[in-house]
Amino acid sequence: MTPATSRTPLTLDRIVDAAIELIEAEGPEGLSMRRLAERLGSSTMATYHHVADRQALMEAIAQRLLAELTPGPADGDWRQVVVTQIAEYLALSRRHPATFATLLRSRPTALVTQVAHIVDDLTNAGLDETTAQLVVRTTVRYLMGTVLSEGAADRSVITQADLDELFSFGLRVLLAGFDHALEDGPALENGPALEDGAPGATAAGR
Amino acid sequence: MTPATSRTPLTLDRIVDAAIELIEAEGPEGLSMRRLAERLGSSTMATYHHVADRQALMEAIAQRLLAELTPGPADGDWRQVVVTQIAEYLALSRRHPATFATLLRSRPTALVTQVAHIVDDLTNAGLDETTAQLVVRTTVRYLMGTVLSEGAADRSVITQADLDELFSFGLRVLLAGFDHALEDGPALENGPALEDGAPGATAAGR
DNA sequence: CCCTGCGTGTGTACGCCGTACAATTCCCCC
DNA sequence: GGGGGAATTGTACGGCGTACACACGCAGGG
Repeated sequence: MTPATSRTPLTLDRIVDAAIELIEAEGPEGLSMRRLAERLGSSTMATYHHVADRQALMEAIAQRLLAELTPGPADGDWRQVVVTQIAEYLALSRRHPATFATLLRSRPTALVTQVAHIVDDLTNAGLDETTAQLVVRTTVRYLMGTVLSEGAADRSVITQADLDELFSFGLRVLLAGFDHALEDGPALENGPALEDGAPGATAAGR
Repeated sequence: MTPATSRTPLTLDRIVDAAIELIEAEGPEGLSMRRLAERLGSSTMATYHHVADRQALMEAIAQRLLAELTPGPADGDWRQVVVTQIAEYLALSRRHPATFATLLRSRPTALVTQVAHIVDDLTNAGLDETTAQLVVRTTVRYLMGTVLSEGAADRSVITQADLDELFSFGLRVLLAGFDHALEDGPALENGPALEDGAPGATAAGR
């Protein structure tokens, strides 16, 4: 009889699955190459035939999570895009809180590249490139802080309803603030394009 | 002759100094109890007579950094408090970027407690408790995202001036958004007080 | 004066970690 | 059936945090 160990072959998918489960079950510290292999029923080094090293594993996890995102609406105005996209990311972070927070801390390039696509959505919705950059980066900063805060929140002292209310308050503030700041139009005319992620990320195709 | 090693006795201050230098010089990964002791010219375990463990060291580092903060103005309106305080934290994070980002990632309780004091400043400036909580938490989320973003920014592709402009844009957006959201007054009447940090943090005295 | 106790520093050791390397096993295709 | 490449394994190395037993030096009481 074939031993159960080799019944299901080791696969990048299985590895990433197990890694996410591990992180969600035991926190970021709970993920080690050894414990991961143990959970998979294989030897530690077997994993290394499917991922180069720990960092590559984290990148694979990032891509798995980001694949869950549904692209923004092609129509509608830019406000709608901002709202649906930030909600999309927040929902993702709530489906896999520990994993998402871990990725945020190690900031794999995949995450930054993904966010750049929203800039395209906003320019398609009518914003000029510079304004779209400002709006997206500001929104992402709020989102990052929200995810980190929610990950650290003590649920015995704050309810999910409070978190929701706090988030939507901040979102309303941002949207109202954007409207106000954008009315002043010319004040936003800063020369060079803003770049702080992967080079050329905004030019990358969807 | 007394060996140079024991010339200057080991001290929590010296340990924290060396730890911050190490983090700034080599990044968060560069700080280990062994390398720290090596830099201090003492044995690894000597540190443990001044600090319980690694986590306690991180807390001590947090307190050292937070001690650099100057308290907010007692006068002025709440907008002024928000602006000066967020600028204070951002300036701190720029003086010790790697250290501050490291603390943000491990979120020692000291940081959360410190932020709670700003709520007091805002209530002193005339905001009711609930509104002050919303404003502070939203602002802190933006600040956290900013610090994380700036820490990850590739300076070869984005200038400091761009970072400054982006930050101040976001700050203007927040302030305008707060004004807008607060005009609607009654919309903010949510029942339970918001708490997501240390229990009773908002009641802690300055 | 000694000696004794305690605060400080040291050396060694244990069990984790990531991963390099070589040996082994498995499976597919000829 | 046999050959070969891919998959898997075992062992080993250096680094980590830290528990524990010991060594040293100096203060205060006999």
